[in-house]
Amino acid sequence: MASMKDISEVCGVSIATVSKALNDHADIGEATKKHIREVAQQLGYSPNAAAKALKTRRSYNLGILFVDKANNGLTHEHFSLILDHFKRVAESRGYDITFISSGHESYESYLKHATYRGFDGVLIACVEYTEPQVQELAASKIPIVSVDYAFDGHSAVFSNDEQGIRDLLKYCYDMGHRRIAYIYGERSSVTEKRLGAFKKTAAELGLTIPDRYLTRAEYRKTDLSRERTLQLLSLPEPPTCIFYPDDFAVLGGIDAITTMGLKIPDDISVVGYDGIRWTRHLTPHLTTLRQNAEKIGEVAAEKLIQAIEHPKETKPEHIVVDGHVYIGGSVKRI
Amino acid sequence: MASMKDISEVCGVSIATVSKALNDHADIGEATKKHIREVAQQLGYSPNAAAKALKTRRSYNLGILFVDKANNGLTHEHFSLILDHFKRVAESRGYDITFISSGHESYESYLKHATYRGFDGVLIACVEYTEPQVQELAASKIPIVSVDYAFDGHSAVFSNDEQGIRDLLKYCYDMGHRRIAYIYGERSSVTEKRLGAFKKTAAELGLTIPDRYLTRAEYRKTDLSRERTLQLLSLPEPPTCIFYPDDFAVLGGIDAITTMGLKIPDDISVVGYDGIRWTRHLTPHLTTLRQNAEKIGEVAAEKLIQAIEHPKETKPEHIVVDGHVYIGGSVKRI
DNA sequence: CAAAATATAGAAAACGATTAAGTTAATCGT
DNA sequence: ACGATTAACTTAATCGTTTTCTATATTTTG
Repeated sequence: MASMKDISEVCGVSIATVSKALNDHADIGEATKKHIREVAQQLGYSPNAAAKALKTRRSYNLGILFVDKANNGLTHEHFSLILDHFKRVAESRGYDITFISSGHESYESYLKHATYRGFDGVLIACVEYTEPQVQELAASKIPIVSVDYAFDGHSAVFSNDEQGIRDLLKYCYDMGHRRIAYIYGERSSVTEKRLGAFKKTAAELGLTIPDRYLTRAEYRKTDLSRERTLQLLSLPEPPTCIFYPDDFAVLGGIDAITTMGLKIPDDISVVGYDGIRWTRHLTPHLTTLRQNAEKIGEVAAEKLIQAIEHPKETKPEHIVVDGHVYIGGSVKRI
Repeated sequence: MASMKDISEVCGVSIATVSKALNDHADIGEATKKHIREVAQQLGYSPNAAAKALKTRRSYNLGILFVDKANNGLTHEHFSLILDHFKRVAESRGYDITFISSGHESYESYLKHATYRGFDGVLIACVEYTEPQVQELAASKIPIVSVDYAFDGHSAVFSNDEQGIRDLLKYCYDMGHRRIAYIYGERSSVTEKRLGAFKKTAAELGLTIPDRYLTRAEYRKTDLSRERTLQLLSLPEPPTCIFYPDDFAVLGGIDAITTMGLKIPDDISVVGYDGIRWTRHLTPHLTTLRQNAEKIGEVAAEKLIQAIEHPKETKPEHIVVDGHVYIGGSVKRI
């Protein structure tokens, strides 16, 4: 409620002096500063972000573009972990976080929304990266960092899908598995990478993966993965180990497997992807690739803030964050 | 980039006229409005939220206070669902959402942060409600809606814990269970309510619950619930059915139960609380109280916006949102 | 047809902060 | 002791909008 004007009147100085005192400029006397700060405290002065942003053209607010079709929204554990750690770093550097949306009459596009709010930078994660609106946003002058997708001229943070799939596959190979199936997720750049890495690593290991072992399901859905599992297990030569799109999709597989009267890992081994927390409480614990979501979020925030605060010295980078194989008990040694 | 000034110059009208035209005021001619809108479109005009907020004292931005000690943060599925639906309603009404934090030098308190950003209203959920900082925020003049806790003079949305526990207990009773234990969560107003409802309903049903059947563990943690389960099952007269603090804590129980070589639900029945999505993919599906988190979030947003836009006609309300028993297969009929 | 009503637009003062440039008075060097 | 430096403030413009009055032109009314 109280403004700098109020303080200036009480102190008998100009508004400029108050501003400079509170911002600790060098050309205000120590005694005056002290007095002004005391009065500010006493009046319960609070700066006004709108006025400050208007004048300085810095909002100290970061936009988050974070929408997925499946409406998992904030419920998506992997992305909410990324977001959570992004938020922590941002807050520690004095930035707030606001969600970007579109569709409401006021904002006909993400970019409009972002410029309206004057975000200093934007994090893009978990969206259809090729959507025109997203591309438009990425093509603007706003500093941007994205996750798992690279936009021209902007930094991006990736989880190391190649390494993840490779390590997982090697692990299963080392456990003695030779007939390994991969139920992958719906088409996307991430899926491409994982599938490519799977094939490449299989070739390196001298495994021949029949086409029928590679089949598509969906991320975070159990219906299709259940069905695919049934199909795989009724093949004349069924796999001994099945990879799933993610931890969530594994649940569909588990369901199919138990319905068939089979046991994990004795009859069939399964591995997930992401390393969502609750998988460690399943019995047996799910063997999965634990993505370092925390680090991804942190690095994204650091890179974004760097791009905002030092635009000159900052060149777009692609940072790859490794995950690691979480060894549960869902893969049997054979 | 382009401002109203730019438009006014191109159109040869005053800035005031541009403002009024874009806001569709009645005292501007249709032809002029049309022209101004076209030029605005053409120049890629975007309004400036800071300037608007400064002048109108309305930010169209809602603060979210959402912190929990356990650092689950956004990862907490139940609360992230609430938040997600709160967000949807807010966005559909033209409001953005920004997280409130404190601790950074710039904001010594939640209230300071909120007044700094000029939030039109604040949602308080999933925090230590009795913390001085939270109380200070709630005592301010800012419109507030809270979840699962009532602040003086503000509306609050509750999930119906009494009804939830009662329905769950009745269900188990109907399934033939008489020796029912309740592992409840750490002390909090929510826990009090649930425990109270448990005892009350038990009394109504004529059940006598021995003290040893009521034991404390923690929400969202599996260690203590595992331990408590072991203790309960090694009693001379063990329960036939165990209630857990929440779905997550059930996992600890499941672990303990399987380690002891027992089977769910044949040897022991278990019920959770919350109705988190993945519990429906466990085998057997977890019987649990499905909270209507979506509705809680939506109602919270509606009430908050109502309090903001019609402060006069709005009286603080307490809205109770019912959940329902999700019947999985973890409770056996005996 | 004069007066009153209406329609349309502009001028100017905010909102609360920042900051470049200017002012005054005390201090300094030689 | 005199101009130059420096310390400590103030002035005033500005950021992009909104909004209350005014002002003028056009219609309507009696």
